Amino acid sequence: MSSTQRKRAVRKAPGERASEISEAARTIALEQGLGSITLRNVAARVGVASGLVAHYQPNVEALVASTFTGIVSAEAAELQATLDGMPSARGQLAYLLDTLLDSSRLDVTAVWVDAWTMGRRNEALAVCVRDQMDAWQAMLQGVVEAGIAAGEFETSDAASVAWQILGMIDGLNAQALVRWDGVNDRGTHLARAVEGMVGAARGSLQQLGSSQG
Amino acid sequence: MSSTQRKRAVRKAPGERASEISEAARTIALEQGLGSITLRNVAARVGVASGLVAHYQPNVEALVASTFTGIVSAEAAELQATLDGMPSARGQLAYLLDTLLDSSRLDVTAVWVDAWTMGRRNEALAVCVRDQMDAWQAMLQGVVEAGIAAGEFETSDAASVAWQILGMIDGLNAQALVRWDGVNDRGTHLARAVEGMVGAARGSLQQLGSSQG
DNA sequence: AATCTTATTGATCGATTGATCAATAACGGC
DNA sequence: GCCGTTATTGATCAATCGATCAATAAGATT
Repeated sequence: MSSTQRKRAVRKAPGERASEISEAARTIALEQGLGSITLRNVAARVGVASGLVAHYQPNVEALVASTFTGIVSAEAAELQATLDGMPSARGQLAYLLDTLLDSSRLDVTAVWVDAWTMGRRNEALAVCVRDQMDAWQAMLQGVVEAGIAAGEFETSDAASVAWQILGMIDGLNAQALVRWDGVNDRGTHLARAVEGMVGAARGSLQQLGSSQG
Repeated sequence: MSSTQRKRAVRKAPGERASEISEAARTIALEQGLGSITLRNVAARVGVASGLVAHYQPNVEALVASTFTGIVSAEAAELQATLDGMPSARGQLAYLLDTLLDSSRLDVTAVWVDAWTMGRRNEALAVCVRDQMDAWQAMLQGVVEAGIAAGEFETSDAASVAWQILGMIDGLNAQALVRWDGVNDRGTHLARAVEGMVGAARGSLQQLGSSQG
């Protein structure tokens, strides 16, 4: 009787409600894409009137932009924390490639692709996309430079190589978004490609103990 | 006075009008993205009432799908024709990489990215995207296999390598869509990556006479 | 010249969107 | 217990979208 009936939502502290809205937007983005972030969608998920979402956000564009940044930067921070605990640059790079190609990351890839498209009409989002790309490139560049310093890699332009690796990962993931079959040993082929770029020996980036189909 | 006034459009043969509509949709897609293909946008470009566009198309989704296929397949056909005139697989692959990374192709890349996003909600488009990806992969696989047969390349899985190269190109181009600066010698780095994958000697895919910044 | 076919119009409908705002009610301070 | 702040509501507006269809008129056929 009252299951679909909507009562007045309990009054909460602004900070808490703002968090709920951010989290709802995040969930929607991962499940249905950034384009499904609407005032009504987010409000329904929180169990609140649409006007309240607008009350906590300057506009929808900003909510989309901050949601994108939240998803992508959190993943970067988590990955960086893992890399920090690894000794060799070779191991870091191998782990990085293996992790970023994992199929469980398809939802994040979809967010990236959405962001590329929507960024053309949402300037605030476009700025966030560029920032996050820079952050990811910086993380990769750090690994490459560490490898050069350790004598594991050999490249004249670590920055460009980092950009290339990032682009390759994005492309392969976007491809998997539409067509996940047909490609065997994604990790192996990518590892060989990166080996060629960083001047590492063939097979030196091959993850040994990881699962590979 | 009468510049913005809309007179009744001259009556044309169905085939001719259909072509005009297709071409208008194509232009809009390249200039503003697949998402800007609307009944009213296309109609305005042709100089015709919106209802006429609907009259020539089952629905907008189909127009978007066919426009995507038209743009992408035409480019593939043109590239294939050029490749057919080249003797060595090494030269074909080098030319292919160089051509597909050209910045003048940004508009086509934007169409691809749009298609990946919209394909999640437009099943007809999703089918076309998969078809075109298959076609491009087949073209690349042909080059790789020719190189293997000629003893220029060495790979156990030409199909997978073709997928990987395609994904890399897409990713690098999508990246350039948002951030075109910061990367030096895109062609050089990609060439090295591909050399690593196909087992070609370092520098053997380097385009000699081409322009590189 | 009369008639038929159909290319073309544009008003119209229902959905969906972001945004706005007066009204309401819950909570904290006094 | 009273009052003021403000979290919350939901109706509302203007845009934009795809789709539909009766009305119109241009060209072909006879």
